Amino acid sequence: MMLTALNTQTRHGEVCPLDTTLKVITGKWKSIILCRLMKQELRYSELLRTLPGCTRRMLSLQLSQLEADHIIQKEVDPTYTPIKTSYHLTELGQSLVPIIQAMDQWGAQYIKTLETTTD
Amino acid sequence: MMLTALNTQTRHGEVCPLDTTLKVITGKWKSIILCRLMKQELRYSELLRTLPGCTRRMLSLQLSQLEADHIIQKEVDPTYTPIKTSYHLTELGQSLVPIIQAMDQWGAQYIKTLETTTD
DNA sequence: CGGGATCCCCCCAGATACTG
DNA sequence: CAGTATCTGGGGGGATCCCG
Repeated sequence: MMLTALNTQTRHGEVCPLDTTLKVITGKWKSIILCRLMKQELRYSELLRTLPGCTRRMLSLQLSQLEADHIIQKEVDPTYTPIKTSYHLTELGQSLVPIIQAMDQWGAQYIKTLETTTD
Repeated sequence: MMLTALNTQTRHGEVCPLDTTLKVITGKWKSIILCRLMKQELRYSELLRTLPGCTRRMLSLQLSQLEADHIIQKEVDPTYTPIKTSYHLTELGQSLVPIIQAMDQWGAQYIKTLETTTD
């Protein structure tokens, strides 16, 4: 049995790997959440604090989607009370890091290019 | 003078290169448009034909955004009648190709991994 | 602490019609 | 051929409240 249903994107009936990747990382807070978790495991409230403007509702939604897509993993520590959850990248999530870094570098170069392009 | 206003994404007041990149390539039809134009220059109607389900309105919107972001360039040939426009990648757009290919490959591996992960 | 449920508003995008 | 204008609805996301 599958761990979960696959959540792939399709174009005119066919699975599209590119769109699947985009769907995984596109979302109002997903990219910055991934940036945070690239560096270290974090708790729900720690993430929330480093994400100014992000509501708890949105953080929960984005985290649950990333978890459903097997990019991050949630850990609940039952010995703590009231409760303690933490999130970290899965192996799949780790494999995404080079792409995120490449996009960050491309964006920096893109901004620089447009800034210096005059007419 | 700038060619156009910069269209960068910010996080809590600071320019975010990663989000800027994501904004450039995220859009209902942008990724597939870029895939088409990676291979060859295409006319508006040619693009429309290879994008089943895409309305003319959406194609226009996505093309105009990509053009505003300097990813593609529009060429109008006045010698043709009624009219002939074509679109091709700019140099900036070309520089995006490796990232798109990396995302496509990652997506393929991602799908494969999830398909074969059983429990 | 770490969420979920509900209400509500606004914007994205589809449908349709019009145009140089 | 290559678009634009207008109308409309459905969903994303904010605000607020509740819960184990």
